[in-house]
Amino acid sequence: MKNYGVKDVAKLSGVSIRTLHHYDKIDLLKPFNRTEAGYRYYGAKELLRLQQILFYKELDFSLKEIRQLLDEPSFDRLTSLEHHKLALKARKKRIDQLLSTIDNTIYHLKKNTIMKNYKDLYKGLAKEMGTTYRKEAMTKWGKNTIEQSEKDLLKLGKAGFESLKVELATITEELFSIRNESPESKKVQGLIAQHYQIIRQFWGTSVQKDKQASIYAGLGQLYVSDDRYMARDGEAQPEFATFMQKSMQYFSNTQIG
Amino acid sequence: MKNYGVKDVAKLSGVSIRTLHHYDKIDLLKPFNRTEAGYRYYGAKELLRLQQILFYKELDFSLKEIRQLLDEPSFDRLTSLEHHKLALKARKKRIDQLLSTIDNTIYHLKKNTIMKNYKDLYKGLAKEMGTTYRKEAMTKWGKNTIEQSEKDLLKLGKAGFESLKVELATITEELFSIRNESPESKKVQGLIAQHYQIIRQFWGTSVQKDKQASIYAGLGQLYVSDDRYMARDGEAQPEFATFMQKSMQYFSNTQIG
DNA sequence: CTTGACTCTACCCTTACGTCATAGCCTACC
DNA sequence: GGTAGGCTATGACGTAAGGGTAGAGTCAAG
Repeated sequence: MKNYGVKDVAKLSGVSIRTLHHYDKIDLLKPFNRTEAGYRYYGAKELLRLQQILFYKELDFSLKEIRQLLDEPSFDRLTSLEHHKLALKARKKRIDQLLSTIDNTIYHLKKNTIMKNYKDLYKGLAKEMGTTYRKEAMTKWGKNTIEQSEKDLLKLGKAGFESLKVELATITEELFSIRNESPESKKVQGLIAQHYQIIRQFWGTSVQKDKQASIYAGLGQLYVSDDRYMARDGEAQPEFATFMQKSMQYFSNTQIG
Repeated sequence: MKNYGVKDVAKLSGVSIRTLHHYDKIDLLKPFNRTEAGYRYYGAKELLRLQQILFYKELDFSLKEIRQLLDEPSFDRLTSLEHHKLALKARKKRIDQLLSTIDNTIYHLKKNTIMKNYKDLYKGLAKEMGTTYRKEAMTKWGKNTIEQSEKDLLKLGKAGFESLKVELATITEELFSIRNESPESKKVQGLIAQHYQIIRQFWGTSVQKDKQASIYAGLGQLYVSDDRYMARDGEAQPEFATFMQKSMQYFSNTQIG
């Protein structure tokens, strides 16, 4: 009949002595006996219980759950494992979403010059074509993007460009008017879909299809960090910025992605 | 210039008032101003900062990290996002492992009769073939499994069965002698591989290939919950049980899975 | 002026221990 | 027998991100 002191158990199992103290205090793992001085001694049974504990702990069960699993025979291991499995799956799904969002964001940060591109377009880039602006932009975001962009705009023609601007303004206005609706509602998402179509015409062929979802989502984030919405004056509409961000994010996740 | 009280901000953003207090205390989000009575009032700028906070929080950044991201312009958003992405990927991988282990365990629990099967085999099932044992076993784990198992064993012949038992005993002895090595070491894993091959011969065709990894891993867990190892007497070898469990688990994860 | 709704600060609680601080215990060596 | 060094025990505080609550002050309406 072997006896193991705290240090032995710690070494054998890999947990810290403090952890053993803790498990003792919360009645998860009691030592086999205690000396008068209070020293803890464990037997083989306790070692094996510890193994079980560690097994379930690795599965991310809480200590409270583990105690129930081990102590209450009525506790249905199978059901709680199935239950736990569902929880883990949910966590995995969430992480996948996070990864996707993070990729969007990274892409957005990397290409924030392209976002600038869009902003400038929206402000009337066409007028400046062929002047000083061009040189600056070229060094900023590379020759090809610019040239493609310009070609697209030229194809559009001045009239076409202006009419797109009007469309965009109109749809934005409509969105503004329903900014209190849920971003995920059909009403909002319908308008967002139109918004997206217009933006795509601005992009022309300069944005590859597989990137459009990311960029569109990033565009939403842009509203929130845009100075025009940040200013603390009467015109600022932070709620609208947030609304647009959420709506566009949701759209790109559910419709484009 | 709009002012939002705590309740307004809470409603607009979806966080609790308590959370706003908290963010104030840790200097993550300070109100625009405070009245003499201490009431907090936020402006549009703060609302947008809160949006940013929530954005990063959704990505599972800690509040401390978020504060750095937002307050220190030197802080490289891109790098920390990439970094964070790696962490998330690691978490995902871990969850995948947990799911796999949990599946193993569930399978093991469901089929614990099959485990019993193995134990009985190991104890000398062959002798009892065709007697009372047979009826009992049939109701326990179904006709097909039994019959297949028996056929396999018969094919093996008494001599073959005994020789397998010797092989198993030998290899188990060897494993016992190196139970202080790391379960993941090549030395151990090499012997475990042989152990696995022997077990497979016991299984014959009665265990499908795609289930072998799960069952083998479950078999490891069996050592730990086996009464023979649980007894608190001089013969008990809990460390060996643990060792076998870990080694077999690792093997099934890396070699068979 | 009172009522009811709102807000403030401050403190304790949660998980699963890590990290001390302080004190008692045990054994070996002199 | 005394003591040094190593081991152990208890207790308290800290961690992250707030939840919950008490007790007290504040505000606007009737």
